[in-house]
Amino acid sequence: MVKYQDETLDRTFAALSDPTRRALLARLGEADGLSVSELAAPFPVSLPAIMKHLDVLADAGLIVREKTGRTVSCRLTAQPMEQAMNWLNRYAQFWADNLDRLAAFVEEETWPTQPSTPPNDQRNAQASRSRAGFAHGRKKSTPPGRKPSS
Amino acid sequence: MVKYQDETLDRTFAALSDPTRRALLARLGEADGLSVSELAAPFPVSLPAIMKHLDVLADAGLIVREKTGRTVSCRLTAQPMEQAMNWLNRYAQFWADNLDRLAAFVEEETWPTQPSTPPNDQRNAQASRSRAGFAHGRKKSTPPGRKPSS
DNA sequence: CTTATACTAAACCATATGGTTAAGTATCAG
DNA sequence: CTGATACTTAACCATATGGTTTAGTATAAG
Repeated sequence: MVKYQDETLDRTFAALSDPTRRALLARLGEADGLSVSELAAPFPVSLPAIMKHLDVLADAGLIVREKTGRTVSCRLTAQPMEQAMNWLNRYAQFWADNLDRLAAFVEEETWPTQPSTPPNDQRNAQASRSRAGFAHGRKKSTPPGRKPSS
Repeated sequence: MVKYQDETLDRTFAALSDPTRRALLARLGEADGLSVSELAAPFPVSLPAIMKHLDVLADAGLIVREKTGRTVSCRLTAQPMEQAMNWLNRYAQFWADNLDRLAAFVEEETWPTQPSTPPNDQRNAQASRSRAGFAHGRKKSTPPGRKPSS
């Protein structure tokens, strides 16, 4: 029961450790539901390579793919991220001692660059909408409509 | 300039993708400055294996090692985590649309289990001190005095 | 000096990762 | 039916990862 979560965390972090995969997620963040080939277009690697990355992302539960006709569209999912977040959050506490700079850092907007750089696609510095907080003003106002988890 | 950060992010996430390494960080979180052998003790793998893990962690900048006599003590560092946090935070925004459950989740305390499970050490369900938030009420004002459980 | 302790280094191994090219399969267009 | 499009599978390759055992080196203790 705990083991499963652990493995999910493994796969989540592992999936995030590749820049191409982070870039894929980034693209989906900008435009969810892109097809595999649309998704692959900006990258300098072969389609099969992208396919494998998508496999990894799907395996980690970070995306889902659904086929419609001959095209497959990919959408983001977030459950695994919660766990990753939680893990990091937990350690933020430990480290807050030595550097409460961390809290400030995240609280502010200190993003010198974009989160990921699609290998060729160099049109950057656009998505930095900053506002790093994700748990700021809004509380748990809207009860999660899906997957009550509690 | 961006590239370096990117690679740091790679290494950070990659380092976090292994349960043994997360457990090592967890132990350092509980008791910073442990020696290599103290650190290795609870694990069922050989010392050299742990050494390699420590290499990875050090390489990712998550820990530093300093030798005193014949013992080497390891301490946590956090800069890389900031980036990882930032990255995740960034995507929390994207996803907040579909599920602002995420925000609630992190805001609340929803930690069913501890973040990492040292392979042998199976005493679970204890560390859930909850309070997942690290960017709550406090701005960059109050320097958190260890585990700001307020 | 000798020995135990604490760590490091080296050589090796199995499997995973990230990529390739080439050859499918399935659907849509003409 | 024919062919293009969209994706998938297969086979292969180089390198990385996570582990092992064995053999060091350096410092502390006896």
